[in-house]
Amino acid sequence: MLNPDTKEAYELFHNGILALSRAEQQGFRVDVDYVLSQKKHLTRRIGRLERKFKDSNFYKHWEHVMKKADINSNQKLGHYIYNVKKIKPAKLTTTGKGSTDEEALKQLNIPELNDLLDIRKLKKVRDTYLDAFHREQVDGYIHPFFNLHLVKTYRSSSDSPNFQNIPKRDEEAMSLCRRALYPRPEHQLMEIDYSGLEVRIAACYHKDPTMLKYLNDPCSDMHTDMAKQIFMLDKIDKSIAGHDTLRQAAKNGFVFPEFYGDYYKNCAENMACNWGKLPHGTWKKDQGIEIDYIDKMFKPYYLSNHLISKGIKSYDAFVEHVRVIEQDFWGKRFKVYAKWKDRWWEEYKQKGYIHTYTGFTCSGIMSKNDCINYPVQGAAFHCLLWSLIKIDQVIQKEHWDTQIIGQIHDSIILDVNPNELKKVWQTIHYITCEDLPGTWKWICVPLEVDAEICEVDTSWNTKTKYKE
DNA sequence: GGAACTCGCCAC
DNA sequence: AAACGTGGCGAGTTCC
Repeated sequence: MLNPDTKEAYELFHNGILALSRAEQQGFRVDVDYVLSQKKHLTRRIGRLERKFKDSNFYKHWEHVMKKADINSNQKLGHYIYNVKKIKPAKLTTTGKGSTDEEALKQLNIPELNDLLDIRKLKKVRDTYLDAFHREQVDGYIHPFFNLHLVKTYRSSSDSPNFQNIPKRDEEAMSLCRRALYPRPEHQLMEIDYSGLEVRIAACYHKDPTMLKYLNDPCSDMHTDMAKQIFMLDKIDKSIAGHDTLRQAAKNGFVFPEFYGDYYKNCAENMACNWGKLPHGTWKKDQGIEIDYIDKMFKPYYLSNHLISKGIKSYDAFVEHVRVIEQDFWGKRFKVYAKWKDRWWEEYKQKGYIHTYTGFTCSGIMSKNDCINYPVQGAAFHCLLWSLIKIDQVIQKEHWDTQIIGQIHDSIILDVNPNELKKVWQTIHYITCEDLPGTWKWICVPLEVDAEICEVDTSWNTKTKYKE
């Protein structure tokens, strides 16, 4: 089912897997002593938390009513909460049972369950990441595999261990895991990522003029514009305390989900929950992001107060507000993009397959969302893969000491010799932002990369922005 | 005792 | 009318 359709596509994957195999061979250095001692430390912490949880009234009731309680079984927990105690689940799983994930448990407002969530988080770090680093390391290096034959969008995957899902957002989990990973002695880790790659590649397909304008004008920013509209603010700049949070809220709560095919009800619910800090379906004053204008600096001023003052007086009113914004988003702002989505879907329904710009075919049973997402996701990754191959060729040809050690869909991770840093950056910047768009003529938007770097001999949890 | 499943959760 | 895309992996559970 996974087949390259053209010679170019075949060669991309052929050369890609060879370049990736060199990254696999190189490997990522692991501090085994740290891993072993941190695992022990986490086990003690988890033990303390488990004793505390088992001492709680919630657990004692659970044990009493069910005769046996099991701290590790979400299934038993769900059965006790939803079937025995008859609490109405805030959320269901795909098979229709009451969910026991973090979001669902938080809705229950049972403080003892927060300990359970802490236990889960620490176990994830210990059992998924640190355990795998220890299990998979050979002479102090892990050698994650990168596959090109498993993903239906023609992206890559990684395993043994998976290099592509090491914690990053949660500060504590990030630090606990990434403190285990080092460059070779006297080297430094560097990560170079394409910014907004999927959005840019999508634009190459639909060529929406509004989107092209956003991408060509460095002063404009669609996420800030959407934040203004969603949160009903005249401006979002440094005068508003939460300006970056508001932008993030619009980006992750509305813009990206909409691009992936989500719709206004989910977006509104998630935004109220995540950024309004409100339980599902509720709406009240003094909640959410502090937006704190300068003229009100002595009194915290919250997002929900602001929206209420603008006439959004209930949860339902907020949902309706987001519905209207969605209508404007696809009907006016990005209407050419919307038309492309319809055309693309019609084409699939007629032919039974679609092509990526990079010469691959997506066929089989696909939903409308699949049709729209697959060619974007695949071609975006292929930009990264093409760049990685080119960089690897230079490394081989010029006998650099610097090596590629991995790839995460739109970024490349290198183990850099400090003496080569400048040429590494210049070469990669040229290949990614000039050579690639010069070679693949369908790329009709500018491409940009950002870089982050760690000091020499420091672990992967200490990245800072790289400046030339 | 292993295969296949569900669920939760990490990344892009 | 329908309603978030792609993976890997650990633990628990069920089935054979």
